[in-house]
Amino acid sequence: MNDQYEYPRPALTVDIVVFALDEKDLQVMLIQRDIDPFEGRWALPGGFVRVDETLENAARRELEEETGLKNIFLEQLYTFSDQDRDPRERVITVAYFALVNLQGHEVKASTDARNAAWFSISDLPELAFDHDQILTAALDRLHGKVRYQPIGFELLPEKFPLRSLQHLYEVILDRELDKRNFRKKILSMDILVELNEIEKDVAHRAARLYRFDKKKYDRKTRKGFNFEV
Amino acid sequence: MNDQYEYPRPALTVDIVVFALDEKDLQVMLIQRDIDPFEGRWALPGGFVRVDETLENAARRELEEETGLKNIFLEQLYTFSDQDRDPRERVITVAYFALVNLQGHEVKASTDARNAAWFSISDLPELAFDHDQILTAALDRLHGKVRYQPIGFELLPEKFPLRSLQHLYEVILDRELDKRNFRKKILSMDILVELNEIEKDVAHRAARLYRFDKKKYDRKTRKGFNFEV
DNA sequence: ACAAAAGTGTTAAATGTACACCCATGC
DNA sequence: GCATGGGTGTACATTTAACACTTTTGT
Repeated sequence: MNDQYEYPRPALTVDIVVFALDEKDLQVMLIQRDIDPFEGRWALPGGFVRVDETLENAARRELEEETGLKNIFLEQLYTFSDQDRDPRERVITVAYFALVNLQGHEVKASTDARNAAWFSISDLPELAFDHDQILTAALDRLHGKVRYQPIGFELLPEKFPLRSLQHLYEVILDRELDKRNFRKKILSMDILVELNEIEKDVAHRAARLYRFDKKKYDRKTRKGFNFEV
Repeated sequence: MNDQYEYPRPALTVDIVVFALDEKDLQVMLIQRDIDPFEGRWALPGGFVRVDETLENAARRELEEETGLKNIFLEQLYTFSDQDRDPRERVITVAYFALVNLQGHEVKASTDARNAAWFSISDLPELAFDHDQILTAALDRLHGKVRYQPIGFELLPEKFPLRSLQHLYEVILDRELDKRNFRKKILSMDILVELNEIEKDVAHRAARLYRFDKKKYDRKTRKGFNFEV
């Protein structure tokens, strides 16, 4: 191994792709840059990693500073290292992928004179740096993972009707699912708790609410159970 | 985003987990360290990233310098950033995961007065740094991916009997597979080419050889085909 | 002729898929 | 009473799982 002092070091940042779900569509959180390069352009939340924090801590710190979001589902996505991805100098970025439920987390409208806002996946502005590439990688990960890991629940409030869960998969997988088959499959997994509560303020018969039982899921997983939608 | 010059930068390395398969077991390539820290201890091949190369290039360069391996299957695994993973100073490492077939790639026995050698997964020495953790992550990735992506072929020579392919899955998934069902399933995918060649120098009936047809696989994948063992 | 591994089909069980109507509620 | 979505079962097709013997070849 070569001695580390021989070489200049690339700069290191984190960027976070935060997804949420509204009635229609997948949403991504973007912030508007207030400094060069790409001043005024929309970008993923993120920033430079300090020498005394882990990458995950850096991601959580930047997210909270820039958007107010905290205590959310976060996992590492990929590290991007193209030579010219930042016009200033060599910057390597570790991208994270986050899921949040819109109801539970209010986003501060503006921080540090910078705007943070949700954008629908199907109506995005042009992004700064290579952030479109990072976003694409995050979408691929979401598509690939949502069917085999119970991460979809992170996009819903704690209590939800089965209809919302089905809608979530329909939006993310971009195909319609059969209502009866979907319910049969999900309920037969035996990882949801049926609550004695129903939806409120709907203009029709109110649906029963369910909760994801993480403990039960973990127990079953240890015994060989595999989640699959 | 904060200005990057405010903060000292962590050092950045790459480490590579190279897997191969022999008749019995999965193997990993390790090198014996010739400098402190952990002098004499076995470690994953890797080293510091230069400011003018991508991470993947750094990984390929280090691999070739330290083990002689080149042109092999390589994909990014995960970036490790625990504060105390290197006793000298803050070092963040981007781990890569590689697959190679033993027959096709001779490893130079020793480079830079350093030993490189294959170790069986079930008989590993104590490793330097947090390399056992990185190795575990690589094994998890291999387990998780081998069933859904045709990466197993990277561990075999170009031409192989079905028996070898089955053996590969049995070793990696750590369970026995039914010979008839396995053949039926693999052949029904229609991604192998049956060659007019048979094994040589075996002390029993020689098996027919097959080749993975990547082009056909890619074509089928674009049309919605999903590989699964 | 024997040892060793190659190669091959059928059946039963489990899972997935397609499909339509009545029910409860709010307005 | 009507509009809206909630909730439910069955039949058929497909996929998976279990299982044993004959063939080929080298020694």
